[in-house]
Amino acid sequence: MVASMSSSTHHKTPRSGPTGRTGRPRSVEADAAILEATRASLVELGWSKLTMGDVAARAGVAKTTLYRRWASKNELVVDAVAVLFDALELPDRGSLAADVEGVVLQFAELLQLPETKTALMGVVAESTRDEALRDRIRSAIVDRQKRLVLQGRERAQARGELPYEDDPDTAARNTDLIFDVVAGAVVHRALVSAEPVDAEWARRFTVLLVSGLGSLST
Amino acid sequence: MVASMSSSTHHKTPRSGPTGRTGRPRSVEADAAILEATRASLVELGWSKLTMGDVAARAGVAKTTLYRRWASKNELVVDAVAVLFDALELPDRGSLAADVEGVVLQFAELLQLPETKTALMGVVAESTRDEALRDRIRSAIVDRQKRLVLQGRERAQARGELPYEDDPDTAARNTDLIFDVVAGAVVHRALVSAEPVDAEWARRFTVLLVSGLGSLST
Amino acid sequence: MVASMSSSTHHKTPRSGPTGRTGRPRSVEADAAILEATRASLVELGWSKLTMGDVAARAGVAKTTLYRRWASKNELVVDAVAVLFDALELPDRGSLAADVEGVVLQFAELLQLPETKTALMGVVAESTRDEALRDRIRSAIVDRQKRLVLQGRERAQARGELPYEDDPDTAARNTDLIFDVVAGAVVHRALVSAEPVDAEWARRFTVLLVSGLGSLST
Amino acid sequence: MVASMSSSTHHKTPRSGPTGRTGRPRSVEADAAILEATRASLVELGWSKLTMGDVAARAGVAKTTLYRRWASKNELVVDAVAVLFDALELPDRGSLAADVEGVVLQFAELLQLPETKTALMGVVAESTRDEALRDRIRSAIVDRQKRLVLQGRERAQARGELPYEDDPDTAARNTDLIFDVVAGAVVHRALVSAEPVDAEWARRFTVLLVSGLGSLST
DNA sequence: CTATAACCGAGACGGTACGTCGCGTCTTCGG
DNA sequence: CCGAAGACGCGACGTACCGTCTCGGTTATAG
Repeated sequence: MVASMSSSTHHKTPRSGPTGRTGRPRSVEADAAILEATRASLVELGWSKLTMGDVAARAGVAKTTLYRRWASKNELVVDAVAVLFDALELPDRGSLAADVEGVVLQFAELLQLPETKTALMGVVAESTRDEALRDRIRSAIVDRQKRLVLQGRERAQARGELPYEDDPDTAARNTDLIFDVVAGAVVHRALVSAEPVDAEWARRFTVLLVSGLGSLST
Repeated sequence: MVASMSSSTHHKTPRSGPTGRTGRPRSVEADAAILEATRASLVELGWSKLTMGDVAARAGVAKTTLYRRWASKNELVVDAVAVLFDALELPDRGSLAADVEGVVLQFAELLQLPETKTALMGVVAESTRDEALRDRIRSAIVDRQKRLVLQGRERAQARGELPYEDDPDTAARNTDLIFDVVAGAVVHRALVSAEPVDAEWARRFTVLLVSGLGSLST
Repeated sequence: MVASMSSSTHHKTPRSGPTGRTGRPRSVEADAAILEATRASLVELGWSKLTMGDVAARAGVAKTTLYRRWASKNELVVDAVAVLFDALELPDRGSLAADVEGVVLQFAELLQLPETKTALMGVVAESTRDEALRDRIRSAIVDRQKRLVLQGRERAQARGELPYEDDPDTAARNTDLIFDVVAGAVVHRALVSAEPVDAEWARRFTVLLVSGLGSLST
Repeated sequence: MVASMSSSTHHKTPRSGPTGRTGRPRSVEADAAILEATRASLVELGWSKLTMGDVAARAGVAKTTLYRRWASKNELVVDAVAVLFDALELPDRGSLAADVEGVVLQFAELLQLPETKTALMGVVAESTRDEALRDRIRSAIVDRQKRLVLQGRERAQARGELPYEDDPDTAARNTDLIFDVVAGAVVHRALVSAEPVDAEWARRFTVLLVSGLGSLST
C-alpha cells in the first residue's frame, strides 16, 4: 500500500470571513460520514439514481452541509471513489508477468464493486463536458495509480527483465501508454464488453502485453 | 464499407393485436428524425443534460411518440450512436502495423465527436445496473465492430504476417482480447486520461500491440 | 310512466354525402351499447374520471365511433342520463300533499344512483360555460320533467285542492317556480348539504310547500 | 357583515418534525396570492379548464408550492370560493318577506359571478365521490351560511312575524330545511334551469316561502 | 355485379396537463 | 459561523387522455 501521498484530495475551502477564524468550525466527522454515505448510496442506487438528498439523509446531515463542502454531485463522487483505488498494490510475485497478472486481477476485482463500476463510468461520462472534472479525475485517480506501472517497471529492471531507459521523456510516455493499455483493456473487458476478467483472460492479456513490452525500449 | 448488416438494432415492437396488422402504422420518417435529433441534442447538451422533451421538440414529434418506440433515454441513445460506429472501416494499407495504426486513428477521431464521447461513457455507466442495456450495447456496438479485428487478421494472414489459427475457440478468444485491448486503450487514453490520441501515440501503441500479437499464437 | 315523448334526444347527424343516402348505415346497437357503457362508467368512475376511451372499450366500439355521434363527453353524458329521469312518475295517492311527498322521495331515490348524482352536477358545472350544453340540459331534462308539476296541479285542481288558473302566463311562471323549488330543494339537500332526503324531511318539506301553494294563486 | 369567524378553512398542515418548529416557514403572502390567482383563473377559464400550472403561474409561485398546501384542485377551489360566500349579509328591511327577497337577490347576484357559478357546481360534482370534499364544502360553505337563516328568523321573531320555537331540535331541522329550500331554489333556477333570478321571480318565491313558513311551527 | 360511399376496428399521432422528484438556494432557529 | 430542517423556484420526468388521422376491411345503396 502506498496511500499516504497527499490524502487530501479536498474540496471547497471554508468561508473564512474577513476576521479570519471565528465561528463554529466544521464538523470533522461529517466529512467521513458523507463519503461513506456516498459509497453506500452508489452501491444501492447506482450513479444515475444517486441523489444529494439521499446522501445527506444517510450521512445524517443536512443538504446544505454537502453543498458547503462539494460543489456538485460529480466532485463528491470522485472524492468518495478515488480512495478505493489507493487500495491497489503490486505485491512482488517474482516476475514481470506474474506482477502484471496480479495487478490485472486486483484491478478487475476492484471494478466488480458496484460502487466503483457505476461511479467510474459515470464521472468519466460527465467529464467529457467538464474540464474541471477531467482534471480532478486525472489527479485523484489516473495519476495516482500510475505508481503501479512505475513500480512494476522498477522491479522488472532490477530483475533484469527490462532494460533501464535512457530518455526520461520516453520513459514517461511509455508509462502513460502502458497504463492506458492495462487499465483500458480491463475496463473495456469488464464494463463495455461486459465479460468476466478471469484468470484465463488475465494470463492471455499478460502474454500479449509482456511480449510487446520488449520491443518498446528498442 | 459501412457494414451492410441488417439495421435491426431495433426498439419497442408495435403492439400488434393478436389478430395481426391493424391500426395506423408508425411513421417511418419519425424514426430517422428522432435519431438525428438525439445526436444533435447530444452534441449541444451532452449526455446528462439531454432530455426526452428536447429530443422530441427537435424531431418535431410528440414526447409520447418517443416513449412508444424506446423504453428509455438509454436505449434511444444507444440506437442513435451505434450507427456512427458502423462508419469505421479498415482500409488496406499494406501491412498489419499500418492497418492497426489506421484503425486506431480512425477510432480516435470517432471518439472526438462530441455525440460519441459523451454518449458512450454515459450508456456504459447506466449499463452497469441494467442487464438489458448491457446486451443492447454488446449487440449494437461491441459485437458489430469486432468485424474490424477479424478483417485485420485475415489480411495479415493472407500477407503471411500472422499464422492461421487451428483452434476456432482460441481464435475467438483472441479476437475478443485484441478488441478489448485496442478499443480499451484508445477509449482510456481519450476519455479517462484525457490525453490526445495522436499519430505518435498510435505508432507507439501499434508497436506494442503488433509485437505482442506474435506470441499469442504460439 | 310518460316516457314516449320524442325518445330521440339525438346527437350528431350522419354525414349524408351530396348524393344523400348511400354508404354503410350506422350500427343501431352501437348507440344503445354506448349509452349503457357511459352509465356503467359513471357508476364506476364518476364524472371526472370518465374517459371517452373507457366508454368506447366498455361498449366494444372504437373511439372514432363515439366522436362520430357525440361532439363531446358532456353531450354524451347528458343523453346517457336524461333517460333515467323519464322513469319518474306521479302515482295518484289521493291528495296533493301525498303526491308531492311521493315524487320528492322518488326524485331523491333517483339522485342516490351514483350515475345520476355525479353526472347531473358535472354537466351543470360544464354548462355554466357552454350555451349549447345549457340548452341541451334544459330540453333533455328540465323541460321534460316539468310534466310532473303540470300533472300534479291538474290532479289537485280536479280534486278541488287548488283553483284553476285564469292567466296561462301566470300558470307557466308558477310551474317553473314550483319545479325549481322542488327539484332545487331536493338536489341541494342531497348533494350540497349532503344530508339524507328521508320520509321525515319529505314530510316537512311538503308541509312547507303545499301550504305555500295556496297563496300563490291569490 | 362578513362574519368574523376564524378563517380556519385551512389546508394541509406543514410537516413539522416531531421536534417541533424548525425549518423555513411557509410564505404567508403565497397563500393569498394563490387563492386570488385561483379565482382569476376560474373567471377566465372556468372550472374544467383551470389547471394547477396556470394558477401557479398567475400566483408567481411554483407548482410544488401549491401541492405542498392543497392536496388537490378541488380543495383549493373550495377554499378560494368559500370566502366569497361570506360577503352575503342580511340587511334589515323591515319585514320577513323583504329580508328574504333581499337575500335571494343577493345570493343570485353572487351566483352570477363567473368564478362562483362554475366552481360551485364543479366541486359539488366532485364531492359526490369524495367524502372529505363533501365535509369541506359543508363546513366551508353550507354551515357558514346558515347564519343567514338563523338571523332572519330571529329578526322575524323579534318583529312578531314568527313564533319562538320551543324545541331546539325542531328549530335546527327547520333551519336546515329552509336553507336547502332557499339556496336550492335559487341555485336550480340560476344554474340548472338557467333562467334569470330577477325581482319578479324573487317576489313570487318569497310569497311561496313566507306563507309556507307559518305552517311549519304549528 | 360492380362501384362508390359511409361506416367500423385499431391504433399511432401531436398535444396538454398531470402529480412527483431532484436540484441548488433561501430562510428560520439553535448551538 | 456552522448545522438541521424544510420551504422555495425551477425544470424534467413518464403517464394519461384528448380529439384527429390513417390504415385495412365491411356493408350498404345506386348504377
